[in-house]
Amino acid sequence: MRQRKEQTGPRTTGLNTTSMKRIHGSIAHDLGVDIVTGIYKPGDTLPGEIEFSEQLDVSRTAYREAVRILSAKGLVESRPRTGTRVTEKERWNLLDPDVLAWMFEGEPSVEFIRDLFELRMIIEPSAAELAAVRRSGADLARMGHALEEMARHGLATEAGREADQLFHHAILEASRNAPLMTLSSTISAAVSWTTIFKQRKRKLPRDPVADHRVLYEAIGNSDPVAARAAMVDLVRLAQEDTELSL
Amino acid sequence: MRQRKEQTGPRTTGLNTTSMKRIHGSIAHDLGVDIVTGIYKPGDTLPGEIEFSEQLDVSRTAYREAVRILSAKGLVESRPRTGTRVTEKERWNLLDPDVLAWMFEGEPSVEFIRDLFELRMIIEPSAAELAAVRRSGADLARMGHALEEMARHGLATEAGREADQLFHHAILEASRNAPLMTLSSTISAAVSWTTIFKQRKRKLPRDPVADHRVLYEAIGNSDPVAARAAMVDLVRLAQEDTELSL
DNA sequence: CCCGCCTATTTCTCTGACAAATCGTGCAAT
DNA sequence: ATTGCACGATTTGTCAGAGAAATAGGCGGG
Repeated sequence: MRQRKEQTGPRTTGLNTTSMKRIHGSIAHDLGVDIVTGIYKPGDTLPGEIEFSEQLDVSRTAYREAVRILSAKGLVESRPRTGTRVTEKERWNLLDPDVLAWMFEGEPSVEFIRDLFELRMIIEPSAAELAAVRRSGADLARMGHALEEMARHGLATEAGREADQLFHHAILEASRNAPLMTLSSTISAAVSWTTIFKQRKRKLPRDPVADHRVLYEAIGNSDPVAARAAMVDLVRLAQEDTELSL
Repeated sequence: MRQRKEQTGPRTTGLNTTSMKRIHGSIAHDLGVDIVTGIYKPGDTLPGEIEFSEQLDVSRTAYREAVRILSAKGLVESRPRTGTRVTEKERWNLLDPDVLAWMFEGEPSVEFIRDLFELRMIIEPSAAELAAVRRSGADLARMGHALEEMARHGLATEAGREADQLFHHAILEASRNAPLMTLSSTISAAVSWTTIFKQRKRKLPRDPVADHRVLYEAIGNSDPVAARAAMVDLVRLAQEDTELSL
């Protein structure tokens, strides 16, 4: 009887890219979570293929394909005789969407979340700046539509957060920089998980939709300086909304 | 007789993370290159498992593990009945070290290289700024050592470029931001390949080691503003050294 | 025209076997 | 005592074949 690790529960974000519908996928998921949450530490040896497959009643094939996935993301390294070892943290592809998602299935450290906000504060204002210069009318229309949705539902709702994601995504597309897009969409997804799990009540209630509108107008006016400033405000606000107890 | 795709030649950078010593690794490499260079386009279906394995005389197992690797990097998606399809470019993990390396086995487009420099110009100055605030004595010692090596060998030599990489790596470590590290080390590697393949003669000869020293001193003085400025200079210089015919 | 069943195709999983790589050991030569 | 080398044990890597599961597309009934 198959006896895989119990599922981690209802903390599903719906943003996972690796489908877990297949066995190799769920093994990769479970092992990946165990690695990034520190149950397996760098240098540790994963169970051998025979051992693992017999204990969990899956085939070596499925386990091996899972290890390939982890290896592709830099989490492990396999060699004959020594087995499959967890690699040093510096080698991990921390910006891989799956790795990041696995991080957030545990309780990411305060330092890591701080790092992500820091990175976001570096990336997104520049993206907004580029978007203000390069955006097309179609980009602007998408942002406007997302803005309407945010206004209609409010940022506290699921639909509102979705519209927020769409808004940011439109900005990134408008930046016309492919690597920047993949990077920033990953980061904003991670940050949104942070928001979901660690959000606290805002001390000074302020209209976040209005803040987004400021950014929208700056981009519409092709004003990169204002766009950067508006994005800085947005990110700072989000950061202040998160319990980090710095 | 095994009859894999002919190797792409002597353009080895020595920075590849995925070992190609195994069959599944070289299949993933070859297919990955074919995908990112556009031989297979988004929406195209990769050869079926039976077909591929028979034509190239490898086992289905090896081919499947290769596809797992590509799938983990967001390049393809497999489903029963429809086969394995190349995904849209937006889904590719462009910042995965392997994907980036595969890009540079072809002739990356001018736009893509421009994007990378743009990203580097966004990331590295901020990293230098953080490093100026957070660096330890050990960090500084490493940078100093790398600087000496650069001065001894000159930036035109292999050893010099290696020291340059070390210098930048030390700065990133000093920034104390893990995601930033993985990102920036990837980017600088990519940019260094660009430099190798597309470098042109500098019009106004200028001492690059001296420019690095300015950055080093700024970080030593814990002066984030000067550090940012120095890094901006360095990146701009590198960009001007690259044939982009903007 | 729409909905559910059926079928063909493809990936997915499993099994068992052998090949290849590599680390450690122990022996031999210096 | 140290160095070098062959060898054996262990683990991953590769292969072949069979069946299970999923799914797109066609077919038929309502």
